[in-house]
Amino acid sequence: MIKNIDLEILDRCPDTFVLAVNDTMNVLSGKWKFPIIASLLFGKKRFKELGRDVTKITPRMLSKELRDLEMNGIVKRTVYNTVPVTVEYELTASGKSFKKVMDVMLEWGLEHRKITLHDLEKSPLQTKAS
Amino acid sequence: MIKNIDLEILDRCPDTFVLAVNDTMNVLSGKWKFPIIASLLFGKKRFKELGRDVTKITPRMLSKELRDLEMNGIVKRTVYNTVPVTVEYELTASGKSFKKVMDVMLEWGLEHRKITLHDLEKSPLQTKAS
DNA sequence: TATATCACTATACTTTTGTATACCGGTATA
DNA sequence: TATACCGGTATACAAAAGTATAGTGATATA
Repeated sequence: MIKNIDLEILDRCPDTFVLAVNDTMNVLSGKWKFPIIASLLFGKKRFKELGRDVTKITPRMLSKELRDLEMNGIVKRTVYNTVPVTVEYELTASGKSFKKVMDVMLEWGLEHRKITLHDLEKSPLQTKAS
Repeated sequence: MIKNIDLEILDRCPDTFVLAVNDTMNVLSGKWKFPIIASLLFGKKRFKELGRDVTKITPRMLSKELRDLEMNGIVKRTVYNTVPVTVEYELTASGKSFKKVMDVMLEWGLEHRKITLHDLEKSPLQTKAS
């Protein structure tokens, strides 16, 4: 139960909290990190495999997002000494544990859709134009 | 344990899941929505109050983000018939329940910092330049 | 009379994020 | 010989997100 100490600590060291939340936001930021992590939850993948799995992503973005995730300690990149090289991406322990964040996001989203669409009974929620 | 039904359902209706997660992402997208919601968790606020609470935000962004949050059913806007007008913003039920998402984000972030900084024992995690 | 507050909006701009397209050297397959 | 795969990078551009600054009309305070 972190809940109970929340406010108590928040008064004393909000900086720690802000940094922690920023870390989480960095993992979620942008259009592609969520689907990439989701794909890697099914196991280690190679670059092109990810590219096929995460539909519509360009190699440029995939490369960049993987670099970000690696820098943030979410993904581990391993290069094998084959010819040509084999590169494998997999989630770190932290990356795997991020699933619990994704789970509540999904859970809340489903709940929210049910409640809100029923409540407002009108146009769909705001979405990005495709 | 959502875990067990996850994959089963994922195979059948992934669209629902994608939409739900998108909703959650919309609530988190951008620089300001998290702090705005966090502020509103302490109770209803007026426009300028929020502006003071959420440091460094410009009225333009505050206005825009509040409109987004309202459209997404997170915030309720009430105009009172005073002169000059009084406008109050408060979280909807969905908005309040969003706290559980924020809680795991915080929790995961703290955990991740502990593990990762200890693990890598090097430069800090990637952060935006100020 | 001058200044401040309320809840914003308008305009112009910069920065960040994402896309499109082509390309690299080396290897395996047809 | 031609093509495709591997794991990306280079360049140029478009779109989205965010900032800076000023201003609105009415009312209350000094």
